[in-house]
Amino acid sequence: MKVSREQAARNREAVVDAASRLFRAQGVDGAGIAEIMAEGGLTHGGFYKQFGSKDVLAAEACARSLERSAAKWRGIASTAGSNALGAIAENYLSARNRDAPERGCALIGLGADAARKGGALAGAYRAGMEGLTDVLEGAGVNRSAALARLSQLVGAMVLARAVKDEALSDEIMAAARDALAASQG
Amino acid sequence: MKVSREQAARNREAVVDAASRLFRAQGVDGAGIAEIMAEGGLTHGGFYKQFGSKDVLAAEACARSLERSAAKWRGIASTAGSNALGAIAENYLSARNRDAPERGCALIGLGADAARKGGALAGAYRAGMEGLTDVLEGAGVNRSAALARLSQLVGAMVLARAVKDEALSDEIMAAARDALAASQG
DNA sequence: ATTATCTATAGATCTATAGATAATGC
DNA sequence: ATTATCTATAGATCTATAGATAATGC
Repeated sequence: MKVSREQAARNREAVVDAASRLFRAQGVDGAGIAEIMAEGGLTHGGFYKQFGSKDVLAAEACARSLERSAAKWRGIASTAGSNALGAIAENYLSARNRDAPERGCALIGLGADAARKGGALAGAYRAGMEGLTDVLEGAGVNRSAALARLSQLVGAMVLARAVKDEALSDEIMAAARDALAASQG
Repeated sequence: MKVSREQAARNREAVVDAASRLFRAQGVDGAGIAEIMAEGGLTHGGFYKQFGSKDVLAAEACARSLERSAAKWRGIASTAGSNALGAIAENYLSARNRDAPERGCALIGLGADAARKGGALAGAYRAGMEGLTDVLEGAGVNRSAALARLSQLVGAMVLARAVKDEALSDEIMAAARDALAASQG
């Protein structure tokens, strides 16, 4: 039953990745520890050997997901030149991201949980959100504008996912993309 | 144990109001039927005499809450003249609304549930969201701009609630208020 | 007679823990 | 000997339903 330290470390990573996907898609309460551990190829009994609580796992999953988003945004910004904000918005506000919440932005998938649960999850959410703001500032947007544009990206995706009406959803995303493109122009 | 039809109708309203508050604050899964019924002064066993399912109650609570928001926005717009959008943003993006989710906008409190559960709740969410968009259009904002501004209001409040850091939260709301004021100016 | 509400419970979750097992790594 | 993982379960939820109760409204 026991595995090597290296394998145990890989198993732990697999659990965090599974949690990152499942929590974004279903919310922290929507994904059980048994489901997450099974997705990582383990049984649920071993969970507390690796993580102090579900909240700690949620925080780690949130941090990892938002760090990856920041890296992706930096990549987009570096190739988009002066239109970094427009390029990020184009990528972010897409049907592909809307329809795949388990791979989408954790600011959307974990926002309600961070607000309601607080704790370690909210700390990771805050740090990750500041990381994304830093990417926008690094692309030449002043801080106040960066916060306002990030709000627009987040709100458009929240609404686009929630209305469950493809035409309206597409219209919301297009309207926000237009506004964001105009704001940097 | 039985009450008059009039009292039963009042009881039903009280249950919808309780659900509206509790669902916004805790999410649909976070508030149990027993808790909602108790908040309305009843026991949980009588629930299914009045509502077909929890989803139906959530839809009714969402519809009622967003209709009241639309009425409030119309009132603000009618007294604000040409600066309707700025006045709505000033009211919406406030510490008072941020810190009282059970009285706050259902687009924030029920967005994750509408996106994940779909069903009757998502239908009510969509209709209520269009109602708020109509208020903005009625105040002289074109439809695309109305959708983009509504996204900004929603995203700023999602982030302001989630970061759990008062200084950052205030900064997010101020940045979005500034952007919204400038957009109509 | 009808029905709004009550008590009680079935059945299905969930988190967290206890203790057993078996492979690693000293 | 240590420990990563397993099986099993305690205790606490939750939705939905069944059947009893007692007041309304014909």
